[in-house]
Amino acid sequence: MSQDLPMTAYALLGLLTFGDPEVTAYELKQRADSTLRFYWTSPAMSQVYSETQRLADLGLVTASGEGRATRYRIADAGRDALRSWIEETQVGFPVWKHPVALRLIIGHVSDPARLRSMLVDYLADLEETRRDLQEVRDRLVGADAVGEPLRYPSLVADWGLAHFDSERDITRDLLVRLDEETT
Amino acid sequence: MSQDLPMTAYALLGLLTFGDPEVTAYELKQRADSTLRFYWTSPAMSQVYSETQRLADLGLVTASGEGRATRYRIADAGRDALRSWIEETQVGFPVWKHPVALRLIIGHVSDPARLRSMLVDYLADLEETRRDLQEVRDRLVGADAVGEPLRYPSLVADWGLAHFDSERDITRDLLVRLDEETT
DNA sequence: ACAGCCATGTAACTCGTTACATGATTAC
DNA sequence: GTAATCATGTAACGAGTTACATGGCTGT
Repeated sequence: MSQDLPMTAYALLGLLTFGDPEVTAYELKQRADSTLRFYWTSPAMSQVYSETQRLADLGLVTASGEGRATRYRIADAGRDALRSWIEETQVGFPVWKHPVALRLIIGHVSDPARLRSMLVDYLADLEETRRDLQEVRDRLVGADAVGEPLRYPSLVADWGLAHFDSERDITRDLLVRLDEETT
Repeated sequence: MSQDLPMTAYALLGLLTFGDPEVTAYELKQRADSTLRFYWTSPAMSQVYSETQRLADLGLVTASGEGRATRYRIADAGRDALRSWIEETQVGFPVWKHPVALRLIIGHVSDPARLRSMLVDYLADLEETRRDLQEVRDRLVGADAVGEPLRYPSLVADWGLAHFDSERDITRDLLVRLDEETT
């Protein structure tokens, strides 16, 4: 039962459990961009194509080739695979790749002005991304009552918003400390 | 000048600018495990071997094969590459892969008890990782005065600690909300 | 009709991993 | 002296990317 698929495969299966049950790879990529990207990497378009094909080969989704594009729908076997993935596999600790922190660590080979502008830019990016997520979250309002499937995306969106807020606070604080030190 | 290397290469170059200037691949991996892993992925041992070799081929580090193992030291060209990487390349937004959030999003295909225990486990992992980072940070005390190279790792460690604290708070809050809903 | 974008794929390639092979060092 | 661990690599593989090719759709 525990077919060992890449995480992205499960992520895509998960996306297929929401909303219109029959979607093209393109639409699936859009779903990934609007939600998945905040907690995972949104897969490249090409990977969505190849991964959906694999899922179809394994019988975890059914492919129907009516129009020009293939449309996918999650199969019962897919739901089973998803459930057992959630319940049986080990969860693991979050990994992040933080290019700002990575550069700041070796701040001594750079100069304070560069570090400062890097953090300022990061603050702007943070704000923008937070706005995007807020929009996503706003669109869930009304469909996210307790018991609804979208309840959970809504909870996770709140999580993400809080995370971005915290990250903003920390970064601001860091800027203050840097400024104090260089004067 | 802007040789396009994988991020990991720059990360390793960065690690070579601290402490004992001449290290083996093994020791470099240890440095990565103790600091890098909190803000980036710590590369696999094998990748450290291959990446250091590439850096040597490019002349960014010098390899000296005295003992059994090859020892590496950052070269002037390496410092230049590192500097120009920090100052010229685009920084990009942090990416994280959050297996807990990913599973929670599709909470509707699981059951509340499983979700709950997943979050509880996550809290424990968070605490442990935070402890590890605190240890690393403690070891910096004394060598992290303003102006010292280790000043920046110290700042970034504080950043990480604050991040873990925030993540803990959010997760606790999430647990409360989940419990409220299921009763 | 044609310029530009939307959409569907395929191919080549790289990063980074796990698995494997092997040699040195230490503990008992 | 032998088991366990530390250390140094190599090889095979896989996930995920960018680049490429192509077809349909839309506005003017």
